[in-house]
Amino acid sequence: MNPPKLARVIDIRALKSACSNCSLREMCLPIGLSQDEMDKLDQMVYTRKRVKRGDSVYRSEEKFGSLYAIRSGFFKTTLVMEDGRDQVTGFHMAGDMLGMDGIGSDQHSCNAVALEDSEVCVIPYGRLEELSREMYVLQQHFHKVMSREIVREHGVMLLLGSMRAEERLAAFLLNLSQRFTSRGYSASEFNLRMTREEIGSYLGLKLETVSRTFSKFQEDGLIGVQQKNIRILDSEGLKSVLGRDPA
Amino acid sequence: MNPPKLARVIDIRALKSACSNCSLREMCLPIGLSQDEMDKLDQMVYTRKRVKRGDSVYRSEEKFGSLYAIRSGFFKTTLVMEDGRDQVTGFHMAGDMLGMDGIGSDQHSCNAVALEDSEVCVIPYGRLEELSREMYVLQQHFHKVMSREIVREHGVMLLLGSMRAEERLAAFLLNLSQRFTSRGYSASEFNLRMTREEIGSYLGLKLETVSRTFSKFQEDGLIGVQQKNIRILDSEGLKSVLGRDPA
DNA sequence: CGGAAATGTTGATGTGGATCAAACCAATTC
DNA sequence: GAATTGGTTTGATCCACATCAACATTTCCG
Repeated sequence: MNPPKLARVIDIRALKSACSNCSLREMCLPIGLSQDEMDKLDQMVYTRKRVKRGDSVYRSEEKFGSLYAIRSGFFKTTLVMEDGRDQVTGFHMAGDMLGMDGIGSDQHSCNAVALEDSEVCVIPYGRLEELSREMYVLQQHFHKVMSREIVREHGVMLLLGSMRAEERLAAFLLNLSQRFTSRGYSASEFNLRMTREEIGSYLGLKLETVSRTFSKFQEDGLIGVQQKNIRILDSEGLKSVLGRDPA
Repeated sequence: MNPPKLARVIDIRALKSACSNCSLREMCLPIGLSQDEMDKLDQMVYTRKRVKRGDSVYRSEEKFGSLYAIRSGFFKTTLVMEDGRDQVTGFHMAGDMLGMDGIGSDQHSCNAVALEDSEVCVIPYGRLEELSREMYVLQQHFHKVMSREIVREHGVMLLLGSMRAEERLAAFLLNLSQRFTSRGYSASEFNLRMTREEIGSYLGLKLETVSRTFSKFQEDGLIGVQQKNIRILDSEGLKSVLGRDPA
């Protein structure tokens, strides 16, 4: 018999699956929860799901049932038009929430595709509703998450509607950098998980334009580009691209 | 003494201000409420506010406190960049909800400006939170409203990111027509409340392009345009502009 | 009412980014 | 390690929409 060893195994599994011990807690969950509340929340997420690169968590038209908190990995969400054109509507990383598009019509309205092997926490929507009726902080947090998604999309509209190619790409890089930073990664060096074409789709540009603009930024000493590896060499310079005259 | 007259006066006021008697009820509120629930809701909205053409319900950076249900009139929401460029992020009409952008950061992130003399119902956000913890249908409804706003913005991203000028304007007109229809107005004739410039801003086009494209649609017999008055003559034709080859 | 300011239309011309095309490069696969 | 594949870069050319400009129409307001 070897009870200590067995106990240890169980501990590790509990540790692994509990929201209360998740390193992304402060992204997904409200802060300042009591132990009691935390316990309840741990029950909310009872499934995790691995999603391989290229696979999707959900697809447009599919029945909506759950939200998905990204535990690890990287996703894009896309809309597809009848004629095949498609539009990337967002890039999503650990701590982000996917699936809120489905609530309004009870079916999803976009595809959520993994750009690398990823893992999501499945949050049954009915359960979330229930708990957020009981827990004020959860309700509040969830509303904030949805609201921020609305604001994020406002920003994209501004970008698509009013900015020139260089501005769009600069804004894109700064936004990525900021999001990596807030997750504890380097602000100045990261790997893109998406192709030039996907960036282009998101920014309303063609992939050639994205590529050319990367090269231009490189020539100007703003960034270093080597395929998917990006180093931000002059973030102030990048910021000043925003709102600069076409010069 | 004249009690009947007095009673009548009170009745009219109650009638006027109650959600339960509002003709837009089915847009703002969940359906299938009990009398008891309806009574509670009537207490939620205890202020209305007139907003004159050109005035705003709230402005960017302002502290967030309430949502606003449009009772009558027409609004635009806009973002302004430091350099003055501004982007219209939406047009909003009776039954629509304004202000959800403010929840996430506790301050508004856009301006909501009346395009004609309008009236909004002020919904104190704290009260909405409270009530939606008590009433499942209200919670559900509110979440749907937010989710639909996210989906609407997805649609705008598709439009801005992947469509050509004619497609954008056709989509815009069809969307307006559909929204007027669902409010009981004519699908085929309506007055634009916004300028060509505002349409252009929303669609990521210059006002001249909007004007030219209107003229083109008119030549093609798709619509009749007379300043702000629009008649849709061939809605199928308009639909077929979407996703058609640049031809 | 009348004159000024907004708003809208239309034409002529310019240009940023799209399109077309050809290499190039890195990662698999056999 | 040659061949294939998916992605990226770069050049040459084109075009949809922007810009500039002149004028028409409507709205505003003293």
